Amino acid sequence: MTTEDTPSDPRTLTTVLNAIDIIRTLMQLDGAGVTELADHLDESKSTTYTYLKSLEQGGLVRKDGKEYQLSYDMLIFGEYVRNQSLLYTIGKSEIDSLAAETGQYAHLVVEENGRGHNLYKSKGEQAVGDDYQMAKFQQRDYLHITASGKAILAYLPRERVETITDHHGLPARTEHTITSKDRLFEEIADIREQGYSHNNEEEIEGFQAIGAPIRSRDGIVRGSLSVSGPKSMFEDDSAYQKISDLVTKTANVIEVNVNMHRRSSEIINEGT
Amino acid sequence: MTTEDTPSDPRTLTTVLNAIDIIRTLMQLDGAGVTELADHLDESKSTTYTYLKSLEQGGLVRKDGKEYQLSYDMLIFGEYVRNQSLLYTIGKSEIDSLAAETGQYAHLVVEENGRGHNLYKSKGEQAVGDDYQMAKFQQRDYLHITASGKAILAYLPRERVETITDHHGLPARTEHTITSKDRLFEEIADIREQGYSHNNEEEIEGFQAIGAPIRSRDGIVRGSLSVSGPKSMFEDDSAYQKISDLVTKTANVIEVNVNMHRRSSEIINEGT
DNA sequence: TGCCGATGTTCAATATATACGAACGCTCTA
DNA sequence: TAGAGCGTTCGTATATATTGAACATCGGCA
Repeated sequence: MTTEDTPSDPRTLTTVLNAIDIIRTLMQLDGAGVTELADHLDESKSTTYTYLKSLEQGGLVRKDGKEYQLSYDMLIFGEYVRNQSLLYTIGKSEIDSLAAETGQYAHLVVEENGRGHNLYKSKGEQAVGDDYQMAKFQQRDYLHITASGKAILAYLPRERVETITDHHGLPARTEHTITSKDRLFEEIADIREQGYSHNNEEEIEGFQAIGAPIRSRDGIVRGSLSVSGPKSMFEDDSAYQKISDLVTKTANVIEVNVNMHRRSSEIINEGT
Repeated sequence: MTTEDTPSDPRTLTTVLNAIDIIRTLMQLDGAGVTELADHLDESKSTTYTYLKSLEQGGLVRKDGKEYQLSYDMLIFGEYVRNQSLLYTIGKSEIDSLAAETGQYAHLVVEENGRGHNLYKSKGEQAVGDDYQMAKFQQRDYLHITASGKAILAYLPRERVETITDHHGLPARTEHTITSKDRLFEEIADIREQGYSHNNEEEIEGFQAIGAPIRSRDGIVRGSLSVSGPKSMFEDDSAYQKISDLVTKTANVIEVNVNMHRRSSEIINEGT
C-alpha cells in the first residue's frame, strides 16, 4: 500500500496494515480529509472513508472540523508505554540531574526495530538550539548517527548490528557521519574500549555528544543515555573529561537501580 | 468483542475494531501472551495470533521476551499528538509558571469524546501526593469529577452536556461527587458566573482544585487548566482568592496567545 | 441569492480476506 | 523423560472489505 510495505506473507491481516498506514499517513500529513488521504494512499474515497470511520469509532482518530486527526487516546498509549519502561521511571530524575550538571541536553534512549527511540529528554540551563528543533518529535533516530545510538550498537551482538545496518543502511547526515560498515565496527571497538561513545558532528554540524550504554546484569543493552551540545562545549579536554565521566557515572547509577529493581521483582515473582 | 462494544453498524471494518481491542487489552493487561489475550477477548488462539503478528508487522506492537507489548512507536504518536496541540505548545510554560507560583500541581486539559485528557502537568515545590498516584497515566477523566472538567462542561453547549452525561453517566468518586444532572447544571451556572470552577473533594478525599476554561474568540471551549492540592491549601480565604486569580489569569494569557496564533495562521493561509 | 465545483457519504455487487479447530512443535518443569 | 502449557501452522468454511457510481452537503463566488 505504501512505498515501504514489504511483500508480507498472505497470513497477515491486510486490513490491519491498511489501518496502520492510514494512521501513519494522517500523522505525516498533519491531519487530512477523506479525499486528500485517499489520493496519498491510492485508494478509493469510499474505502478510505470506511477506514477513517472505523478508526474513529475505535477511538484512534478524531474528526476535527474538516480534517481527521489522531486522537488524544494516542497520548494515553504513549504515556503508558513511557511509564511502563523501567528505564524511564528510574532514569528520569538521573537524566534531569545530568542535564543540570552539564547544563546541556540529556537524553534517554531505547532501541526498537533497529532505531533509537527517545524516552525522555531534559534541557540544561545553557542548552542551546531552538526548542523548535529539539521539541521536534523526531523521536526515532538511526543508531549510527547519534552518540546514544552508537552506545547501543556497541553492545548489541555483532549479528544484530549486521541485520540492522543491512535493513536501514548507513545514510549520512553530515560529512562526518559514519557511512561504512568497516568504519562502524572500528568505532564500536573503540566505544567498547572506552566505555562511552562520542558523536563528533555526525548528526548535526557544530553539535557533539557523548553517550553511554545502560546494560542489565547479563550484559544485554537495555538502552543508553547521552549529553549533547555545541561543539565548543566538548573541545576543551577537561570539559570533555568531565562530561564523559558524568555520562558514564549516570549510566552506571541507572544500571544499578534498574538491575536492583528487576532482581526484587524476580524475588517477588518467585511465589508465582 | 469487549464488554464496551456497541453493536456497530455493519459498515464498519470489524477487523480494525478487533485490532484496536487488542491494543487496548494489551495495555490493560500490561502486556500478554497469545493464550492470555485470546482468553480475555474470547477469541481463538490462532485468530489472536494473527492479529498480534499483523500489529507487530505494522509496528504498533512488539514482542518483548515472552509477551507482546505496545511498541515505542506509540510514544511517537503520543508525542506527535501532544506537540500538535496549540494549547500545549503555547500553554506549557504558563502551566509551569502556575505550578511554580502556587507550589501545587497544575494541569492542562482538553476534551475528547466527553472525557478530559491531560495534555500536560507540572509539579510545584510544595505539591504532595506520591508521584505514584500523579504519574499514573489516568489521563482520561470524567468531566464532572475534576475542576478542569467542570470548567469545560460549563462552556459546552447544554445539548452537548446532556449527550455526555447520558453517555458516560455521573459516577461518584467520593461522597462529594456531583451525581445528578440538576446539581450539575446548578454548578455549571455558578461556574459561568464566577468564571472558574472549584472541585471540593469531588475526586479525591482531602483534595481540592480550582479550574478555568480556555476559550477561542468565538466562545468555543478549547480546553481548561487547573491547580490542585490538599484541601488545607484552599481553606484560607486569601489563599483561595490568590489561586483562583492566578488560575483565571493564566487561562486568559493562554487564551490570548492561542487566539493570536490562530489569527496569524489564518492570515498566512489567506494566500492559499 | 443561487449556482458550481469540490468534498463527504451511501449503496449493492463483486472480489477477497479473515476465523477457526485440529494438529504439530517447542519449552519448562517435576 | 513424560507431560502440560503455550506458540505456531494450515486447510477450509465463512464473513468481510472494495469499488465506482450516484447522491448529499458544504463553501465560495457571481
